[in-house]
Amino acid sequence: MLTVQNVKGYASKMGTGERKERERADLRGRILEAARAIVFAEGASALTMRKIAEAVEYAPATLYQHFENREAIVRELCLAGFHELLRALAPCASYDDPLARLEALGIAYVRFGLERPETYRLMFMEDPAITAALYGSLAEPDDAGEQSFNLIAGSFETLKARGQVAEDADSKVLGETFWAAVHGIVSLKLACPHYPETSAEVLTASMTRTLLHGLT
Amino acid sequence: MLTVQNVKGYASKMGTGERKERERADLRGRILEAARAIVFAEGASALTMRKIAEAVEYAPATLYQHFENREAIVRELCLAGFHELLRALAPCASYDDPLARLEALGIAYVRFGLERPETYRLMFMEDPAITAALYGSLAEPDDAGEQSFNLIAGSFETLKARGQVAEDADSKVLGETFWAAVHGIVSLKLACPHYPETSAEVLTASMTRTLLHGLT
DNA sequence: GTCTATAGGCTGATAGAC
DNA sequence: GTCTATCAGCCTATAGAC
Repeated sequence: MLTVQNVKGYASKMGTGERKERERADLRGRILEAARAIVFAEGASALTMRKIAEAVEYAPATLYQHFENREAIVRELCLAGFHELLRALAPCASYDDPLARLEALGIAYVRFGLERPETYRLMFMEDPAITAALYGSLAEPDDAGEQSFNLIAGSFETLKARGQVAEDADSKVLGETFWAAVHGIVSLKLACPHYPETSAEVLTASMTRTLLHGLT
Repeated sequence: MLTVQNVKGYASKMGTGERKERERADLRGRILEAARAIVFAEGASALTMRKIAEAVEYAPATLYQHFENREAIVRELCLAGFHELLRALAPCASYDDPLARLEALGIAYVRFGLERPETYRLMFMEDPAITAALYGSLAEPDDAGEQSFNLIAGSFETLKARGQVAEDADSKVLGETFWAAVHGIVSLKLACPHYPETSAEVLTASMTRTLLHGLT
């Protein structure tokens, strides 16, 4: 990894260069944090460069020194969201029983979506262009989204290995079915105020139990 | 129902009044049709009063004679969407077997969503305020949304009556679970370009069969 | 690096002439 | 009823001074 000093070719005053780089990274971080707060509080459509600039107490033009444009900021927020999702789901891996693990994954997934509604919207309910750019740009070696999905699909794989589900079942199809099911609960709850009268908790229990019972 | 003539109190020239009313309703209909076309082609966020006005070849200000504001137009489109949904689902009622009926309902639902992506977004994936206003204003006697849901919940009711599902099961909870499941498929497909690699058809089959098998 | 200032758009909605 | 003209506001992004 190249540092600023290496690139610029004058490594004599290392300390100063490092401080400047740190300050630069710091502002970048603060911009992202402010953006996250705005999205959380007012929704993705309310995220404007002006508002972010006001929050970090810099002029709007300064933001363009740290991010190419507004979309680049949204992309980073989305990426961070996938890491948060993975963190929310990871503890479920401790369940040995794949059925119990899947039930826990469903509960954790729905909770994540309802606790961070605007982040969730950004990741899974907004303009396709956002996630398209995300998946297009990075060929993602550490893709948190894929790892999250693998927690689910892997559980189905285990079920298969234990003979608790038909041998010719496709774990990916089952995983995507499960994902779509819990996503349906979250997205209905986020987008429609009264519609599903049943609480998210009851719906999730009903969904995971029925689906999982249907498999075995 | 009062007519324009009655209200204004000069019913002597009935013919003229009726013609004017017809023309008025006609423009109103053309505004809605143009709005629908724009939403279909460019998405809900691209729906602006100026664009609608241009499409119907009237000045933007004229639209305000027929609709209170932009939101009122969106609300009507949404309402029409629910009627379309009901039309898409209604043929499934002809299946006598409730399991076959539910499977058909799932397929029809997903197809509706994928065939009218922008209408679907408007109805189920956009600002909660839209559907809130919809459900808030009309205490809906002929609510197409409710009728659509009843096709699903009613099938679970039939299942129960035939003893094919636990007697203490709640048809409303089961119906909402089923709805959330198929909604999950549609909304993932509409919002995420690559994500569910499995086709909507296969996902729908996997979802409905697993869910329904889990019940019986 | 950060600023001010601004270009060049877009938006919903309304006043007042005809 | 329909128009023109416009208000009042928002937006992204950039040029150029410091």
